[in-house]
Formats: sequence, structure tokens, C-alpha cells
Amino acid sequence: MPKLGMEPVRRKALVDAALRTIGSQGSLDVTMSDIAREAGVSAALAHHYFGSKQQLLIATIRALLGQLRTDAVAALKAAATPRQRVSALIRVSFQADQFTPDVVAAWLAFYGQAQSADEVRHLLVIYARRLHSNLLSGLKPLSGPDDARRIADGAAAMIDGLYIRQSLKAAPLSIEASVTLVEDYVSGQLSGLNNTLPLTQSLSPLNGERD
Amino acid sequence: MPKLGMEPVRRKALVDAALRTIGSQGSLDVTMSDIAREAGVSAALAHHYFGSKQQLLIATIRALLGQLRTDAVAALKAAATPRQRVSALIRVSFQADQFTPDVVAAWLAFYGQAQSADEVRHLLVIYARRLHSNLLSGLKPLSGPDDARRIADGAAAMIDGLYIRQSLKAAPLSIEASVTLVEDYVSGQLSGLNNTLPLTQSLSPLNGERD
DNA sequence: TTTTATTGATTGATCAGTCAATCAAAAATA
DNA sequence: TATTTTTGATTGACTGATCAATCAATAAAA
Repeated sequence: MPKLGMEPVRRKALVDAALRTIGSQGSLDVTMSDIAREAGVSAALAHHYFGSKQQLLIATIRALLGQLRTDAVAALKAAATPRQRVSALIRVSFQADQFTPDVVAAWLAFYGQAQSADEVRHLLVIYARRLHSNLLSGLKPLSGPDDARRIADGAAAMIDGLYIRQSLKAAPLSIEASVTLVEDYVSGQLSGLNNTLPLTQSLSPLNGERD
Repeated sequence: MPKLGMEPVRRKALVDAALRTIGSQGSLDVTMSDIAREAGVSAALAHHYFGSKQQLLIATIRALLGQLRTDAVAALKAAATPRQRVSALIRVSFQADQFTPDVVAAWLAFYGQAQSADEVRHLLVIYARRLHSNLLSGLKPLSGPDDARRIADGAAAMIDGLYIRQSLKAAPLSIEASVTLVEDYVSGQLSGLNNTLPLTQSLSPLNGERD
């Protein structure tokens, strides 16, 4: 069987399998054997390519983060106004493929791991910073920098919190309801400012002005 | 050494030790020996009183939840108006002893555990429901029931999200900043309604009217 | 033949949970 | 009161299972 060039194929298969396994079990207490079996290879091969379980987990987080970035970049490209950029970021966070029980459970498991593993924490901090800074760049033109920072903090927190709620699977909010909640927060905060900036587009963020 | 009536003393010591150990390590991957050592007893004694590690963990969550309820009840008792009740609930969530890195890390670890342990999930669902329903009872007099539900969802999500952010320990928000964010959200949403109800007190929630 | 892919078998460590034994206070008895 | 019995508290040592990591061996390209 051994054909050449298997390494990238196996790496991807193992990372995908790790995500599925962690997600379905909802915990990082999955064995290398579990993951390898899911990927259709031996546990020894997983060690061969990743060196350690920890490294495989880190590669898995990176994959998750990379997907999120790709999605965010694509969504931002389609947004014309600052307000639309903010909406695009909110929507990406709750995009169907990011908001599945498996993926949410995996994120949660990684957050737990962040407490004891600095490298994991670092990656999650990068995610948090990126979301915050992306939101900020959309919000700054719509308010003062201080308000923008504040609103970005609030929106980011609400997004993360909705993820947690989702993970409990008890009366979880739908994607649409989640998006609406965050949108309402942002709109409410922006319209509550001592309007020194035109806010005309802020009430229907997704219907951008024509031309 | 054996004096009578040690059981409640040991149980409490073990639960406290579990919280400290889990919090400081930031993970449920602590051994019974770790916890027992922290409590100053043997691992065998921990098993003697709790039967299993899982049961000790569940007792620990219950303790956390119980403390939260006690604090909430006390805070609600001091609140005169519905709006003040909402503020009291927000403040309790970020109360100093609930918002320490240890406690936050422990909560996070328990959320992870909720994925695979139904009893743990059930307890966390209880917490989520209690917060939501408490918020609701304060919000309903200030808005319609539908808006109240929506705002309660948003506020609860934001609170949980701020906890997560805290756990990352990267530029975490202060207690005051956290409280302010949630307060601003609630105030912003309430003032954005088609005001069919008097909202005069909603802008300075903590300065209740006299008499 | 050299290199790459792959695995079964093994190792060493870790841990939850069990158990039999010990110790000392309390209760019963003399 | 003095002595014996009972009982709760406590632990060290052990077991069985699990798992990450290693390694030597095999198979198939190149």
C-alpha cells in the first residue's frame, strides 16, 4: 500500500478525526487510539506524524482557527460598509459549520485545556484578539474609539457566551436568534450614543445602500 | 485521632480542596490524591466519603451553585425595584469571590465535563435556567414578556462570555468593566423599546427612589 | 537497495477504586 | 470507676485498567 506523499493526507485525516472524536465525546479525554481509529490508521502512525498527542491537539486547534479566519476573510470581502463588516463578523461566528454541537464542544474542551497548556492558551488568545480587532475596525468609524472598544468587548463576550449556552444543549438558541441578539446589542449601543456620526445605515445592516 | 462527627468536616474540606485543586490546575484532570493531599487526608478517605471521583466533583459543583444561590438571594433581598433586581443579579455574577481565576477556571472545567456527564450538565442547566428566570422576573415589569425573554437571553450570554474571557487571562476585563458592559446592554435594550412603560429609573439603576 | 509508510507488541507510568488492618473515642458492662 | 466492646475514622498497600510513547519489524514503492 505505501504510496509516497501520504504525510499531508494522513495529517489532515488525523486532524479531522481528532475534531470529530473530541467533538462527539465532548472532551479532550480521547485516546490517540480513538482518534487514529476514526482516521483509519494505527495509533503508532499518529505518533509518527505528530510526535505527541499534545501536538496533534494543537494542530487541531490551528485547523479550527484557520477555518474561522478563512470564513471571516471571505465574509469581510463581501461587506461594503463598516456596519456591514460588523454584521459579517457576527454572522461568521454563528455560521452553520462553526456552530454544530461537535465544533462547539471541541472549542469548549480547548478552552479548558488552555488553563494548563500555554500553547493552547496562546492560540485562543489569538482568536479572541482577532475577533475583537476585526469588530473594532468596523465599529470605529461608527463611534468614538472608546465606545468602539467597549462595544467590541460586549459583542465578543456575547458571542462567546452564546457558544457556551449552545454547548449545554438545553433550550439552545437558533443561529438566527443568536445573530439577532448580538445585532440588537450592537445596534442598541450605537443608537444610544450622542450621535455625532450618521447612523442611518445602522438599523438595517445587511441591506447595504445601493451605489 | 478519631473523634466523632468528622464526616461533615471532611466532606467540606474535600469539596473545598477539589475546588482549589481544579481551579489552580484549571482542569478536571486532577487525581483523587491531589485533592486529598490538599485537604490533608488520604485518597482512600475521599473514596470512603464520596464513593467515586465523579461524585466528589458533583458535590463540588453543587457547592459552587449553592454559594451562587445564597449570594443571589441576599442581593435580591436588598433590591427594591425590578430594575434594581436586574442590577443585583448582574453584580452577583461578577462578585469578587465568584470571579477569581480559580473559580472561573473551575466553572470552565465543569462546562467541559458537562458534555459527557449528564448529571453535571443537568446542574449547569439548572444554573443557566435560574439566572435566566431571575433576570426575567426583573425584566418583565420593564418591558413586554417577549422583549424580557430576549434581553434575559442576551444578558445571560454576555455574563457567561465575560467569564470565558476572564479565564483566558489575556487583557481580562475588571469586575467593574464587566458589570458596566452588561448594564449598558440592558439599559440600551430597555431604552430602545417603543416605550409603553415608564423607564425613568432605568438609567441609574442603583440609585433607587427613596421611600 | 534505499527510503517511506505502517503497524503490532511492548513498556512505563498513572490512577481510580478496593481492602484489610489500625487506632482511638464512645458506649456498654461489670 | 475500671474494663470491655463496639464503632467510626483513617490509611498504606494493592489491583486492574488505561494510555502515551517507543521500537523493531514489514511491506512496498522508488
